[in-house]
Amino acid sequence: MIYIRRMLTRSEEDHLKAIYGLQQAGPSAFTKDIAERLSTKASSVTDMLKKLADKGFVKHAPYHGAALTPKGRRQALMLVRKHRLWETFLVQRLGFGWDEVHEVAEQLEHVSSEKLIERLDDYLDHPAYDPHGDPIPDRDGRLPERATRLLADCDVGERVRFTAVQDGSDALLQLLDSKGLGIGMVLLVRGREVFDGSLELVPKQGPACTVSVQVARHLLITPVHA
Amino acid sequence: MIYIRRMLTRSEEDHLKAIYGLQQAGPSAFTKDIAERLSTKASSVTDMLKKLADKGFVKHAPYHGAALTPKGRRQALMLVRKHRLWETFLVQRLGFGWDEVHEVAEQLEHVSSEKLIERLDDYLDHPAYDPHGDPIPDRDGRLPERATRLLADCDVGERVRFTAVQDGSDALLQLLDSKGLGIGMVLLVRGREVFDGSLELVPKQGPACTVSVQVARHLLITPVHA
DNA sequence: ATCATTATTTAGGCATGTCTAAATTATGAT
DNA sequence: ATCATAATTTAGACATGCCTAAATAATGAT
Repeated sequence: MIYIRRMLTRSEEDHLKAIYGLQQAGPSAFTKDIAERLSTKASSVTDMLKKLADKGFVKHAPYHGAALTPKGRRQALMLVRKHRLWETFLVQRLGFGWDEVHEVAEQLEHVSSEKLIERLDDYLDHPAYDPHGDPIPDRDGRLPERATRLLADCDVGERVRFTAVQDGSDALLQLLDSKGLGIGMVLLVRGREVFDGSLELVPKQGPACTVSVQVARHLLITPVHA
Repeated sequence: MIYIRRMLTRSEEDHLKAIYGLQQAGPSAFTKDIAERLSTKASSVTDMLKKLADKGFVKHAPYHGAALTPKGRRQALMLVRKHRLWETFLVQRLGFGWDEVHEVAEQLEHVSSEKLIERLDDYLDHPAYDPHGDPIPDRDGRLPERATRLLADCDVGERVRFTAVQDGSDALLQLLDSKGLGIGMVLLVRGREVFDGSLELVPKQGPACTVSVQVARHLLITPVHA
């Protein structure tokens, strides 16, 4: 039995990723939502869904949306992996801002080389989260635990890793920058102001700072066991 | 007057680069040679030449080959720049071997982001030569002086930069690796064996070594003034 | 249950980039 | 100068991925 590795086109990859993204919110992805994500028309999406279904990446229930097959999900996770690793590279190594990387990563993720992506992963020290705090699947498609707790709900004395920003406006991102807070940092919750509940934080490296409850409600964390 | 930046397709870019490559050897590039480089057919190349001529990148003299216009050359130089910078990145940062990078760089060079390529150039410290010793155009398309002198012709006491390998077989590349010699290294020619003319070399960093005349005749260098 | 509305699919068309086969042009040997 | 040969271009076809417009299916309000 010979398996021919069939290269996916850029457009096919884009569709898989869009479906994956939409399935984070629900069990299946609807044609019009896919079309909107990709800035195309619904009829074009239908065509592509048929093709992807033929190739076994997608289960297409006409008029009722599409869902990834296990094979399709694997493919999508690899794309997400590539996208987020490149974003990490752009920010951590090339000094891009959080907000400048998406478009470029969108192109880089379609470069196809197993070796390249594994070397990049090594070079970046196997990051678990990208610069936006989104989890990076490992080479087998496993996702690290997603952050679900809010910094605002932490107790004094807890040690946590700041892993994501929820609904972050540019203003919020800039505020965090100005306080020296960045994704991936380990923080000790040193204290809590009685009057307004604001939190006193001590980063593992860098100066201590204070954030308001309003801000802390946008910051997702995972506990650090150590 | 509004200039619309017209994005080139991947195929258009490939053709420009092929023509550029062939023009290194002669004044114009012939249809069949372009076709051979790109693994397509001559008729496909003709179509593309007409298109590129319409867009002003190429001067096409039917039956007599094609030549880049200044605009086409600028475009081609930027592609060469991207290709060689990515090759440098793959080898110097990700630990790829000299011989493994071409195909991947071929994909990466088509990623379009002015900022990306300038940041990459900064990150790599503005290398003048890629891992094969080929010159990297700067952001304005200027090429560093190409190495023309052979190490074999150097005098004792000269300080030179090893910039390229001419007609390098895999065996030769491996021999160089084993002696710790790599593209870009600055070498002092410390001595010369009277009996067989072999050269004693002292790298700026790393252990001294000796290479035979046969080997030295394949190594291109540029003088280092310092 | 019907119907207006919305989502989706189908049908048919178009641009791109490739191909094969046929026609045309250039070239070098005689 | 002619002609066989090689290179090139032209003509016509096809797959891909997109579009618009029309037909069809699902949905929710009445």
